[in-house]
Amino acid sequence: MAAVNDHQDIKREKILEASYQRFLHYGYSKTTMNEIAGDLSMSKALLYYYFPDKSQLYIAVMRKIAGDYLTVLEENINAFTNLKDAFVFQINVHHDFIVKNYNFFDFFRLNEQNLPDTIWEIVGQVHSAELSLLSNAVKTEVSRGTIKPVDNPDELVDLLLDALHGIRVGAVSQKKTSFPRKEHLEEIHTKKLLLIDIFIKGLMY
Amino acid sequence: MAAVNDHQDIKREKILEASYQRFLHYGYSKTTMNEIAGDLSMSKALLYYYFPDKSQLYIAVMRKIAGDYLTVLEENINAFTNLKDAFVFQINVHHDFIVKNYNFFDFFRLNEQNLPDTIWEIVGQVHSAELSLLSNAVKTEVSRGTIKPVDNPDELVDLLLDALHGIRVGAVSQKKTSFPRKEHLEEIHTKKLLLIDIFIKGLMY
DNA sequence: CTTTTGATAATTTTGTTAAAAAAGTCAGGA
DNA sequence: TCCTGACTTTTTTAACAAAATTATCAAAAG
Repeated sequence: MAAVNDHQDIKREKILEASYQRFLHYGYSKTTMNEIAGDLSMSKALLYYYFPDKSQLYIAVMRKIAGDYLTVLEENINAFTNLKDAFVFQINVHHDFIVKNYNFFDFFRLNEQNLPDTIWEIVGQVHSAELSLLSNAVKTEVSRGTIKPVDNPDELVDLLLDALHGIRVGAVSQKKTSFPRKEHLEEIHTKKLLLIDIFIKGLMY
Repeated sequence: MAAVNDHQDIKREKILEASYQRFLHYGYSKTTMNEIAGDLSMSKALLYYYFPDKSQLYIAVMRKIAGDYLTVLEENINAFTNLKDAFVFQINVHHDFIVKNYNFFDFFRLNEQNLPDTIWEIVGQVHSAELSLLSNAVKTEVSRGTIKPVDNPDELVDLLLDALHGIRVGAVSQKKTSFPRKEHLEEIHTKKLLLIDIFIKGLMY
């Protein structure tokens, strides 16, 4: 019984991996179930044995990479001895994640307003995980006594995340390019660091 | 000669006003030149006498409302005796502007990536005007001695504007609604105030 | 009983074309 | 110079067939 499930799980993993590569390189709408099946040398019907439909497959992949992302964050965020480094780490990891998976998220841009609820669930989960991690970092810093006590750490971190998102969006949209070029990456990064700097100073005594 | 130009200007103004109403209520693509002409009881051909084509007409309207927006800002931004109030004022005016003209900007959402250069010019002009106004406010505040000297006020204000933009976007996109509802307006406003508050504290001694 | 597939059904996308709507032009009138 | 009706050109829409893709299923394989 356990062996069977192991086998199933391995196969599911392989499907997820192949799907991820396709989605990443060609986007959601330009990858077909046939192609994914072909990559794995299996029949398309088998994909439907493991996943109910294409969007569910996509969502499963998304759940996986979101999990990986959070794992990196969770495993390292507590290693920093000051809040700023923790924030900077989060910025870097998040930014790398977005850049690396940019094409994967074309599904988002494509369906813009009416994404399936499951997607929003994942987004929400990631967000609250980030929130909780960074929120803890803030609390830790407060207990170190380097910044003033914070009424509502969650609200504060939420605010910061939104603001950082603005830096990304602003830098990209004003240059009227849909995707940040290498040169912008530096600019964005610099700006984010600057914001973090001011923000944290704003929290100090 | 002057009278003739006056007359022309008045007519152009009327056309701009009628066009604005149409664009505002029905968006760019669902407004026809015939309708605008009809509203003004003039022939469509006359519109083409005053404006080279539809997109130029749209751009002229945009230039006008952008000018009005900047005028409000310019005329009031110096009346405040502290930086925070100035920033808050900018937030409010900008937010009202976006909300009021939301439908007008469907042209942006529609053409997403490839907007005519002229549009970007206007956007750029508005942005640098805002930048310069707020930048001055920062300098004034520095000279008052309540905040630390700032290396590059423009860069700083640019950063803040991006961050504020993030608050707008974040609050809207995460609620998976394309347009802020009344309840969100308050939330966004509160968040912006909070950000401003921390940001300014971050600038203080 | 679980896993797999080929064949096939159902749905969505794409391409085509004709009609309708809208943009844009122009000769000429006031 | 300002304006118009009639006209041409371009764009959008609708309808529909063809093609591509998603999804199903009975039955084979292990």
